[in-house]
Amino acid sequence: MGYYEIYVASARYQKMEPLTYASDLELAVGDVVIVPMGPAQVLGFVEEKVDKPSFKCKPVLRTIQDVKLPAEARKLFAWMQQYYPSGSGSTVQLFLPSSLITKKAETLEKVAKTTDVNATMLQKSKKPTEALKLPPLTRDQTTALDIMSTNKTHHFLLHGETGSGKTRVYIERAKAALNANKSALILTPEIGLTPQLAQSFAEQFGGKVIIMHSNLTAKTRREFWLQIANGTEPLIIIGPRSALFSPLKNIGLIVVDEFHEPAYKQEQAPRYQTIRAAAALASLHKAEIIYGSATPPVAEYFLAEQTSMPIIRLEGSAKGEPLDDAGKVKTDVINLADKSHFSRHPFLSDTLLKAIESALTNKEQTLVYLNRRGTARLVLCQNCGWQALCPRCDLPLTYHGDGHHLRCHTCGYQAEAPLSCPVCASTDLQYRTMGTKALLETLQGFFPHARLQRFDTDLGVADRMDKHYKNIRDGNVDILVGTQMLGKGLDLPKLSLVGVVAADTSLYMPDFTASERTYQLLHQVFGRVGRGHVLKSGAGRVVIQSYVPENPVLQAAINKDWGTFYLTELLERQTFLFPPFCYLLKISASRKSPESAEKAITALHRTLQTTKLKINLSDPAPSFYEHSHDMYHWQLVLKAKDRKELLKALKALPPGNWTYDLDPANLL
DNA sequence: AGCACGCCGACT
DNA sequence: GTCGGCGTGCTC
Repeated sequence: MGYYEIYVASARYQKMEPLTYASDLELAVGDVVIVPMGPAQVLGFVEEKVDKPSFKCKPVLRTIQDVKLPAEARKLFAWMQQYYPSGSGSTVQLFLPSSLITKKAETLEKVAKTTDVNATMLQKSKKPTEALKLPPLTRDQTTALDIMSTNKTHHFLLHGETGSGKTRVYIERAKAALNANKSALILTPEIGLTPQLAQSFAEQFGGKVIIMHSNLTAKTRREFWLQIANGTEPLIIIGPRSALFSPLKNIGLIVVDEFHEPAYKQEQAPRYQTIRAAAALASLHKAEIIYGSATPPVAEYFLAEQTSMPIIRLEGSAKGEPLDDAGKVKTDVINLADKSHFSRHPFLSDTLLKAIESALTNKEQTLVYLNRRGTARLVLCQNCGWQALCPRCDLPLTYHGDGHHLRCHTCGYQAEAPLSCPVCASTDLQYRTMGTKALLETLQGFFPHARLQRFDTDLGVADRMDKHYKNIRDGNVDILVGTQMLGKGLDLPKLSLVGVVAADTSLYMPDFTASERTYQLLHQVFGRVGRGHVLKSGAGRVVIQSYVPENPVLQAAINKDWGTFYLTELLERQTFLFPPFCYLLKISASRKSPESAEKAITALHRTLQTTKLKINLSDPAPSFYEHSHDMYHWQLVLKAKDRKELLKALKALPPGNWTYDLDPANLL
């Protein structure tokens, strides 16, 4: 009888250390097994053979035959454990998909049938022999590829517009990896929204491509996993962040496309950031890594500059013409505080309504962009646009009706809510941003004959998205109404008008990333019109409504002046101490009652105050979403120049039911 | 998931 | 003091 330390794949298992099981069969490091844990049977992998322990062990039930978790994947697991500490059970789940468990015992035959797998996954794509001929490289692409193939470093930031030809650069680098007999891992935020990327790769590489997405059946998922684990030929894997944890052995290239996308942050334990984990994996494999985006995150761009990472700009479109043909897109900014622009509706300006009318007349499409997250309880002067801000963080304060006070949920600052505007003395203060839900019906009321289609995250699943996309592209929808996801890489030839109902809702989110997110979203939304399609009306048009039309973030987005936005935002982050000038750790307590959540976080606050850590500790504050999932949430925010101090803080946490996020994507 | 433990409020 | 409910911790 042998004893083995095994890391189990179960979110229920919260400790860092492996569990010990007994086995009659001799097991090897990396073997994938099924073991009992409490009432359940879970997957696990063998970490180490050990001596018989003093406690009683349960037996290993069986092994998943003929596969191992490769050494590189186990190294990535170890890296994850120390960089994003979390219960090991949830981290193991990333590496061992539950689809590996089948009722029937494994057979060799199944594992060997990999050619069939290729057939099913590439139903529609062309075989490599009839691969589409690629157009000649643009000058920018040639320059980029020259730098990548000759530079001593192996990481690159590819800063280029949608349509500027980033995909082609990825394809050429993937070819180079294949030529070196290595695999390529292409990460995309949400594969359903970027079918073009997957399609381009499939056309070029045919049967070598494995496309992963959330709608795969358990069977296909399992077959892919086994194929990757057992494969000897290099592969090209295209997938979301979870594809990082595939059992790939010999990686030559990792691409993180649209690396600013929030989908790259996993919001459940182990709450990792794909950019960091991908960099760690690339380093383990000595692989090249490319981060691509038109709107790189400020913190990442700064880091790239600091580490002399080559930053490669792709300026023109892939077809050669300049992308920024300002004459093609007419932009109006409407001041929401100026009531003379709103004679027909309080939130739909005369300009926007007129523009929709003319788009309908021309049989062109309109996209009306709402931001559903705009439910912040802010204090906003309806007369002059003044807003209550935190003096310490420069972020909007949120209003708490019970007690009529204002609070910064990032640092805990509190103040009395004003009864009149301190700037213009108007008593016309609004304690909530505009309701957006009714806007769809309102629009239908204004345009009874138009075909409206609502788009939101409920519809966001890839399969349904595809169906709707075709419908929209074919021109069966006149007015599209939706949220964030409408900004994604959709190419809509008949779209001539984009209306942003309230640019401020995302700008005024009480979070340090609000400006950046606003810039990114507006940039994407503006990119929907004037993409070089010939429109009957001759020009694309954008109408933006805002309480602060002169806001530098809005102005930079309108002028596509990323450089100015970057410098302004970087200075703001430096002044109020946010990344990249510090590391963040958010610790929260979720309880059944607000009182017990506050009590728990206050107790934690006191404990952390007694430590000698070099951290900046916020006051206890309710989380922005203080009541969700039938729980109440309070939080603390820790800032540190040295990330190690935050890791120490995590180690020093007293026992208790905490959730925490190291390097959080936001502090909401 | 499902059971054990312990904290706290309500009652004798 | 003691009972019991509920929130929280644990699973080799």
